[in-house]
Amino acid sequence: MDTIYEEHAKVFKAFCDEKRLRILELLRGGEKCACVLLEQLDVGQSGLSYHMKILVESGVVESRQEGKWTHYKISEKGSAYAGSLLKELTTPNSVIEENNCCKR
Amino acid sequence: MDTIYEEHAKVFKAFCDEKRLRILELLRGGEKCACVLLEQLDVGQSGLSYHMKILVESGVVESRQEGKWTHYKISEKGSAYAGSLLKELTTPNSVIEENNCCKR
DNA sequence: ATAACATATCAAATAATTTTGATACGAGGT
DNA sequence: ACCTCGTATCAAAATTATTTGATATGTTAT
Repeated sequence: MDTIYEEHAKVFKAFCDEKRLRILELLRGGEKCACVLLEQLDVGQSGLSYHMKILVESGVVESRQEGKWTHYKISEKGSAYAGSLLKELTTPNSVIEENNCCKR
Repeated sequence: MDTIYEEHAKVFKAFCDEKRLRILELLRGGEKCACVLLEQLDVGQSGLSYHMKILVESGVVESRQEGKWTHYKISEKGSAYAGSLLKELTTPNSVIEENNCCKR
């Protein structure tokens, strides 16, 4: 389908997977580096990297490089955007349409 | 993994798929019956049914039977729940944890 | 009761996502 | 420069989600 839907879907991919929800839960406790996440979760190193990429691409998580370590934290801005997008996607349009169907 | 994560993931599945985002967009214009959705979307009848089930199970959409027709609309309550859940999942915990890692 | 219709469910095929292991890349230390 | 360590990327395998077509279920009309 079209590209705006893909863009929007990408944001919510962050919340669609159990592993990623678990990661977000850990990040709610503050910034963490990958090695810490790795030891708390039941994932391999490349698996973690895969999920972190999806989280960062959703905008909900941001990463920071420090030497050889990568630190991750929840992005306030990204989360706020996800929240407002969700609201937008579920709020009625101003236009009142006629449901011209299913006359019995 | 555990079951609370599954529950939460299920809510956001509604927003993770392009077709479902398209359906939600149509529903923003007001309640629609399946036949109307069917003619506006590029999906088969069983495909629509599949997506509607996921939407209803997420709580974001509610359905109403009227004779042989099924009508769908965005659930205010379900949407509000999704919104508050999103906020919860991205809000820092009260506990300030020590990031005891990566000392150089 | 039978027929026509709207939607749901099922099973199989297809496509997308996730996991896994191997390898590559970049940073720091020696 | 070389080695080690942390993370990213790749490709293949495994798993899960989606699509498709056939059939089932329930409702209304005849």
